[in-house]
Amino acid sequence: MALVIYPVKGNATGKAERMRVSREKAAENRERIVDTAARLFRETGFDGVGVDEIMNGAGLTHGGFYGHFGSKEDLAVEAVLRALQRSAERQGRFTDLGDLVSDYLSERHRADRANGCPIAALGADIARQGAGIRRGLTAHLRAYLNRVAQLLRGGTASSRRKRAIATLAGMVGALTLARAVDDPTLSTEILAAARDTFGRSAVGGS
Amino acid sequence: MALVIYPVKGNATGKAERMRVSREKAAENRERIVDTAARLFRETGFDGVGVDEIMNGAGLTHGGFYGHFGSKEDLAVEAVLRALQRSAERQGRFTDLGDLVSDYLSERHRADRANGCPIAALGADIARQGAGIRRGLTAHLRAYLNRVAQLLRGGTASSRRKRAIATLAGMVGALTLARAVDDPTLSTEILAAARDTFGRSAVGGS
DNA sequence: TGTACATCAGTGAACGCGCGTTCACTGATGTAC
DNA sequence: TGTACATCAGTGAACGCGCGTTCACTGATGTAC
Repeated sequence: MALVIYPVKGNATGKAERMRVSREKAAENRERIVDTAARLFRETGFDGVGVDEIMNGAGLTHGGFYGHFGSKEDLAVEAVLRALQRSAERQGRFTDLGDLVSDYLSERHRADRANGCPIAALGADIARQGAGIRRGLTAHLRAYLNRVAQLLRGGTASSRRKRAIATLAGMVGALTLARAVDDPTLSTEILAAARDTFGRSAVGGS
Repeated sequence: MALVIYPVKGNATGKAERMRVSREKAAENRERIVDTAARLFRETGFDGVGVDEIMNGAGLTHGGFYGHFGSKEDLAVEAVLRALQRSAERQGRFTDLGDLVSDYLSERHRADRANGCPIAALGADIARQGAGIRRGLTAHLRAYLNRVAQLLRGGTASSRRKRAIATLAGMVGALTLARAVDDPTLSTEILAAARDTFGRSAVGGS
């Protein structure tokens, strides 16, 4: 319904009105479903959005869902992996730790849960999810830690790794707190303090 | 049913079997419902547990729920506030920042979501909840920040506040990551690195 | 290249279960005398 | 202190809605010739 501007031709029995798109289109539709789910899940959580809403968001109707996925849970796995990948792509563009941290702890990111870091958006939920999601997240996190360790300066490799962990934890925690808090002033203060602390290579500089 | 060891006397129509406890007992029951909900919500999320399960966990049946609370949402507010309070009580016992951080980032805490920090257990969910929960969390967080700032040594008051924010963010983030990750070794490494980094007053020491 | 038929992506109705919520009922507690 | 009655905490059945999933059907796409 969402994409149809003029009433499509119906029939007397109210049966299906538009169907059998090309394989190419079908593949595009599948991608769109995953992208839509990746956004909606981050926005309202796994239980906060239904198959119907996801399909509508992708410009389709709910009935076609099981032609693409075995279950909502299966889609959730793909959607989180997709979100992690997009998140990694964005962060991969930065060559300076301060820039990366500033972007992560920006007010834009705080406001845009739907397109932001899935760990901060779904964090506690992910820990309760099935093996597929957690495995993917673990792999992503390892890569992420390596990347942050690369951007850190000074100290031994083991010190850089430790600081990379602390930095990442600080980023995820600060964004979570900034979003949970009621008061915009406090929220902004949290972001600023964390940017300042974790944006330098100085964290836990031992 | 849970608390009845021997079959209680029933009647031919299968109607209610045990009822009208004293007011004192009723007040105790209400407390028990809140405590049970506080545990179960942290364990499986707001949507992961039903009114029925909560009431059974408190040794009652679901029908009596609405004599105590207006809705499941109302209970959620009370349960989170209760969890925040218990969490604050536990942390209030520490007079040394390192001890507080070590306790928060312990493997015990990682395993025991049900009785642990509600921010780490429900973090992202809380940001999506109603005003009541978020207001309570904000007040709790302010108090918590003051407490951590007190335990920090050195620097100006403004520096201590900034470090308190970074420390808290690091704690919440590290626990969230340690729980989300699939690999026990990595999880333990995260906890250890964060303990080491945030357990000293050195974080972002500027 | 054109034609006949098979395939199958998508539709919309329907199913069924879980869960939040309501309700009639019970009988011990609490109260009035 | 004892008795009669009212109150009301808790019970278990039932309601109703939302949502994940299934299914018969459609007709354009894809394929065989």
